[in-house]
Amino acid sequence: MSKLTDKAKGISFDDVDEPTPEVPADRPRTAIGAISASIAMGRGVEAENRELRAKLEHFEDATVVELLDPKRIKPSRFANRHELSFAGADFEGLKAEIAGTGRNVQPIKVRRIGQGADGKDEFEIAFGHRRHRACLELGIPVAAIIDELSDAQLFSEMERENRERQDLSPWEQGVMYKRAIDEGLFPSLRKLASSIGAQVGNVSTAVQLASLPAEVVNAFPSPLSLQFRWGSVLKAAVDKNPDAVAVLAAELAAMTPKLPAKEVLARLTGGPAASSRSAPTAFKANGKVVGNWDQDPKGNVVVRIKAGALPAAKERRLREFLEKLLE
DNA sequence: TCCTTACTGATAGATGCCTC
DNA sequence: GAGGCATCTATCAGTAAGGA
Repeated sequence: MSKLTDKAKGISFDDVDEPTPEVPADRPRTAIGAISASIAMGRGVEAENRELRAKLEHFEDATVVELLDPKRIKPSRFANRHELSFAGADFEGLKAEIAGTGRNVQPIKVRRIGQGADGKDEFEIAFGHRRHRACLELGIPVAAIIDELSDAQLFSEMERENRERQDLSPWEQGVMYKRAIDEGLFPSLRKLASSIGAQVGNVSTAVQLASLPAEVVNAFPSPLSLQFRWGSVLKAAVDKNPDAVAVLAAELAAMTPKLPAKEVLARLTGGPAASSRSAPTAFKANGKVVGNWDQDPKGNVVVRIKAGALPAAKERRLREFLEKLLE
């Protein structure tokens, strides 16, 4: 059955691919019939138009992914990624994944910021800095969604995407929040928190972490190792004695290799250093290890003696000795 | 009144210890 | 060595207190 005849009869178009018979059985045989068929065909075209319009409406809000030259895309000025986020096994894994598939499967989001000297469009990243950097280093086009975004929208998109991935360090979050406040994107932490759907207390803590003096941050092996709850204790230490902390931080920053993050925290805040705890000391009897002497995190001395190594009589003598010793 | 900070409790994940 | 359990740690949500 032909498409034309179908439309003339106003019935389903499902079989449009069916081969057209050479002589349609229901072709109009009179002028009146031909006119009627023509009117009916018109209605069929209208129906088709309606259908196409409906399909277009369906795609109206859909996002279109384009392949862009990564060199024409710039990092966001609110970019929160520390340079160390673009190094290491995780980033190499991402690069390998993108290289394997030939493109970034999950597109990045950008906004158009103008045109370069050559008249070609240039873009700013809303989110997907690591995917962009990977494509840039691999020399392949980056799949991107282009959207028209205001500064606040760009910031919110970037923040939301990062938070959903939960791979942004507390310090990086703090830097991002602080920059948004400093740039005047949001009038207050409260407004920022409500805009991105975060708790104001948590935003405040992150900003506190990012507001630490640079020398304090540099004392750590990496800013990424800073933890949320360290912000308040480090700030208290800096407020209490800024000069002494700055000098100490500079000394710690100059160490190679740098001390572990927890050790740096302990040194800067005057807390108990992790490394100050002694390693367990083994007890030997007749050349065999029969127990050890240790210290728990609270500083309690713990003496362990293997079962069977201390007969009841000797255990009693040991208790008496310790009681006398500690009097 | 609004904003920031500090504190508390809940939850999830990590780690260590014990038993088999 | 594996599995179960307890403890510790980090984060987040909610809220109260203090300051401008």
